[in-house]
Amino acid sequence: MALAKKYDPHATEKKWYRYWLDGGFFHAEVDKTKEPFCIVIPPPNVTGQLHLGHALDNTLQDILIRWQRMKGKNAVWIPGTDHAGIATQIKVEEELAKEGKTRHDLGREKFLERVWEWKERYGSRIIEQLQDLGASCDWERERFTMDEGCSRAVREVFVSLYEKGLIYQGNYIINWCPRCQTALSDIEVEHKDQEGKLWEIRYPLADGSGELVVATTRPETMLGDTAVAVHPDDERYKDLVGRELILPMVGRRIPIIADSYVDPSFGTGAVKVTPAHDPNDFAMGQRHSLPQVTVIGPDGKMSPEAGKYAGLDRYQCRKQLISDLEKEGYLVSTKAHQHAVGSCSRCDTTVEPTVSKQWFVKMKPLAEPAIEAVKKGLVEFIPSRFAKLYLNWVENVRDWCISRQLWWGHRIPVWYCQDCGEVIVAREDPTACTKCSSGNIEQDPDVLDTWFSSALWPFSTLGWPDQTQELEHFYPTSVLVTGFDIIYFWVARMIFMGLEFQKEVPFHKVYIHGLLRDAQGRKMSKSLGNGIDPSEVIEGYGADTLRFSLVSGTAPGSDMRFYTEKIEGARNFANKIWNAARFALMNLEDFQPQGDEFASLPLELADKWILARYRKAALEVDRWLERFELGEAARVLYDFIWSEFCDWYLELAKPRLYGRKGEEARRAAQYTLWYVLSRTMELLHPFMPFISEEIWQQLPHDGPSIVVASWPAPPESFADEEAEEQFTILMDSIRSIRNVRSEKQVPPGKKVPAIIQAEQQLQDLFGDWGQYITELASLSELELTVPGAAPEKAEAIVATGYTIYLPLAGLVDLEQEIAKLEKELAGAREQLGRVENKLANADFVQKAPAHVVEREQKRKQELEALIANLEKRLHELED
RNA sequence: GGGCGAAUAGCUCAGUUGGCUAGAGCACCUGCCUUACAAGCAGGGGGUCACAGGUUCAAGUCCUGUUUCGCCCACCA
Repeated sequence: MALAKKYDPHATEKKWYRYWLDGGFFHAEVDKTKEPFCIVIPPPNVTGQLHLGHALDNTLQDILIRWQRMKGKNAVWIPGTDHAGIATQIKVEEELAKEGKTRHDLGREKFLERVWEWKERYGSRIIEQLQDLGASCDWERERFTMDEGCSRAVREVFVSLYEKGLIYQGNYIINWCPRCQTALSDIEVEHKDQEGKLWEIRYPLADGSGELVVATTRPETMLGDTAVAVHPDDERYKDLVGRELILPMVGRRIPIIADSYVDPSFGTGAVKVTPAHDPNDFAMGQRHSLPQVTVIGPDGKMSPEAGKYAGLDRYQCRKQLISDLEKEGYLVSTKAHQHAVGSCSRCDTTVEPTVSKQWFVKMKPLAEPAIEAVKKGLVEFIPSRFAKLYLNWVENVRDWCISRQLWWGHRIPVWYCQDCGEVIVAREDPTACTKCSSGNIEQDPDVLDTWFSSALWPFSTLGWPDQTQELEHFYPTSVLVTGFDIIYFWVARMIFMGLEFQKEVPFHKVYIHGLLRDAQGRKMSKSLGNGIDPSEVIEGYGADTLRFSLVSGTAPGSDMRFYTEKIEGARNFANKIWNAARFALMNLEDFQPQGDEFASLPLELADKWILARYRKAALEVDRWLERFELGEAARVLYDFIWSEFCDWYLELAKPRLYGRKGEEARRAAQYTLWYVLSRTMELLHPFMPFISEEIWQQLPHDGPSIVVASWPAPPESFADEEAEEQFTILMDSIRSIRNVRSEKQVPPGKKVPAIIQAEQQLQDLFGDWGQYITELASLSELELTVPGAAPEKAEAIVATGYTIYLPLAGLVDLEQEIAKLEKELAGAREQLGRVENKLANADFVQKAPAHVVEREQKRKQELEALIANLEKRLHELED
């Protein structure tokens, strides 16, 4: 069967993925005789489709897992999806809105049915996308954060933390999203600078003896003011502390308090205190036992406490209030002011800090071990600078608000007795009050923050709370691969939950990758419409191409631009590999390897060279992978395959493969070609799994699939520095002849003779392998002599230890050549000068490592030889 | 306000224990349909490695400062 000239990924990718699944190559049972290597997938949200960032994240994970699997580890990649509470609920609500309904129209039960339908639809779409990408997940172990097992883990953790006193319920100030109608944790709020205003408002003293001017960016909250604070050392206000003010428009008497939180240099130095709507004021309120007056309701509208403003939207109220204040003469000034405003990370609505009864996780006791673990290096961040980011957050973390006023999620396992008021926190759903035995109990309507269940992912996916073999063998997992944007949300929380419940970190390493950006360096986003859909890329170019374009140029922690030229580059690479394989297959039709034939076959210099280069490439790929430099590993493969294997080795193997040098020589070339190509496909497999399998399968091979082939471990015997050096000399001479031909515009098809005058030590090399020059530089004949007189009318290529003459009658331009040689000579002399200076420097010779000094000495000799050669040639020309 | 990152060829970026004669891809120029590949082959041009100091025998690489971008965190009303 003739293979197509152009590689068609579609013909192969589906076929092999099916084959891999059928063969069960991705499934791993616990095997205690092997070292475990486990990755748990960052579970994608079931909100919709995977984006390019997911494709990157999962390509990186797949490369690591395939590599470790080939290295013989007990490798398992556990896949799954996240229920993504608030995000998914918003999506389904949007879908309902199109039908003109809200979730309340359906009721909780019906609404949840709708969300489960959604989950089924998009969950399976995501799995398909991962499979299209080639992800070698163990699908038998697929999990969902709300499946039975994960839910049991959540329940166990909640109850256990409650029993330890680490979960509590209380009225505190939290971030409230008026659109989502739920509490949010601190990190779910995004702070953005906005152009706002700073209003100065006068508050008259109750006794009519004067006034105090306060500054605020949120005048509507003044309706809930219960004090005005000044700095205790502020001389301006010292006498006022303890006295009372009349709150304008409201008429309430409020005290003037002293608190060192106040910055005397900002505004007027007097701060209105609204404990119910500002976190700082809340804290001040606690310190001074101030009452809390909630004036903004859960829907963002003013509450009955707001008096005549009740019912107004918070912004309408602001407008109205300012106008009223102005009318009444309370407004002192209005200034432009830039300040940070918090908004809901899911819907972008400006959040309202408000006092509300919520459930919290007490962070201090959990954070301490999580800090220690990273400081001790039990969890290593790659790159390491992200450890600082992590520590900075964990060291300053506040208690975690975990209750959400949503329907989609893990229902809080707390029941309230309607008769005696008992709070029941239970692992199993209770039917009656534990205190008064009343059956009249009601479950807390709220659900848990999505990240509560994700925090348990590394052990809930391994079967916990059951003590499974998997948990014992695979926990702690080996590496977590993710973006820096969820270090706080997820990585940190997994670490403290893992430490609390497994007494061990959840993973040894965290490999952080950057963000994908568009060609202009902008973040890819839906609103900009500049995102690239991974499915479309796979559709158009194939998964291998997508993967390779994502991985090449990627470095830990740094963002990467992504654009079509990059995809095309990877596509071209795949095609190059494909054609090299086609060529190999055409010449290996009658070939079957018989054990290790390297010892018995007559290897040529080119064979020894490519084996030496292959060995180095394999070692480097492995070394880069060990260091999580996947981009560098990909580059090594690209360069080796394209610039060495294809450009040089295949070209030099041709005469032998075509049988022009006898059967034995042909066999040597075939064997080397087969060997290097097969091993190279194995090295490439983690990066481009499909094409490597397709080619590997067509070559003679052992085993059912490249997926379970052994990772190449090139023998020491392939190392051959001499062959590499010699081959470099031949490549240089070929390139110089091609250069001259090109400059002199000798038609590519035209063969020309050449004469090489070589020093003694190069005689053998050119004698044995001058044929390579003849072949690759299109020579008609090659004459080899010792240095001597120059032939008539020949263009010379002057090199170290040899000179190549090309008798190109009629094309030689004497002056041009002299000029060129003089330039070369000047350059060589300058370099020699530098080398001589170095070597004359006693400090250098003494302090630099021996191999560096040796190299300089060698270089000096080479330059001297080159200069002598150039001078000789110039003399000839000038005569 | 604090912290972090980046600045290298026209563009995008490599350059990981300091030893480079600074690389690649794309773009550009020249010539080629050479029986694996025109998604290709061969050749070529193009860089005072942001700036200023310092350490060192040696600095794109380490230190200090400056400039310009970018990101993260933060309760200054």
